[in-house]
Amino acid sequence: MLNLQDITENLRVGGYRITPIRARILEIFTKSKSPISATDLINDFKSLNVAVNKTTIYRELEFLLNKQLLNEVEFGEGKKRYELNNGHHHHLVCLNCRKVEDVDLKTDLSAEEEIIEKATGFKIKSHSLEFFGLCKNCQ
Amino acid sequence: MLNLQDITENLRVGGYRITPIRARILEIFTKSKSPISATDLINDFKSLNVAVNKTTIYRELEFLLNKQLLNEVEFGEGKKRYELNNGHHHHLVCLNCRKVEDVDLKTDLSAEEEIIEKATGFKIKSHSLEFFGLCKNCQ
DNA sequence: TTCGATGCAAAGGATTTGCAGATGC
DNA sequence: GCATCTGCAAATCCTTTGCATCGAA
Repeated sequence: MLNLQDITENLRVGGYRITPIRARILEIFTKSKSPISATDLINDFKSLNVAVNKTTIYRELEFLLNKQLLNEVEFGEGKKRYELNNGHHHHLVCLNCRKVEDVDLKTDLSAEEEIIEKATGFKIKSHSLEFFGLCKNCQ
Repeated sequence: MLNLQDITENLRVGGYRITPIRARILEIFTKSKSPISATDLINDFKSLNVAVNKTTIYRELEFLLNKQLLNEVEFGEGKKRYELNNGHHHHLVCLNCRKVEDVDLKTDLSAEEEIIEKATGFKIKSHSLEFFGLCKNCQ
């Protein structure tokens, strides 16, 4: 389980700097319960009256993605969202209010992946599964 | 199974017109084996030396989506792709050459959906499952 | 001091909007 | 003829790039 202390310590050891912006972005991700877009982050900083250039946000997301601290996910919104890379799980997306919840699957898809690999010759590296519907409030 | 004749006939009956552009777009979708983006379509028309405005393409995609003749899918490319709404299936995406294949799942996810609905209160309408990996040629 | 991090301006790609004009049926 | 379809220009939104500067360690 990724926590703020370990992440920052590992980055520091790796020769990367823990700047105020990076620290705050990591804090946001460790606290957030659902995936966040670049635009979300830009607005977060704006509402805190902290001046951060959007280029910095995009570069930071790319950096954390490369360090495998984040996952990239998409829900048909025309933009990407990111979440802390805290083990594999899937998403439940409300089509109305866009709320996103994590869900674990009872079904194990790795057996399915083997079947597909044999049938198609593909070498599967990962998968992504999203459920779309209406949350309790929006029904 | 959707075929070109039925689609055009139904649209005509519904009071919609079968213009040359619409006919050609429908033909492309009924022939294509993998999901197509707006940009793909724009380039298709360009390479055929047929002048079509991109606005028309986007509006046609929206129209066919509303008529439930197309599905919208996304593979983390920063753009949307569309495919003929021919029964439910999943996708196998090559991370290198971006080739996309359809796959059927042995596992039935509807039981899983019921479990999730009971646990979360969500009303699930649909799901989307993509496998990412390397195709035979790109390994 | 040094290399990683940041800002700024500009560009790029995907998509949308408003309005006027063209056309299938 | 008339509603539907199309084109054009412009705008919007998300994201990237180049270059100069700043600052954490």
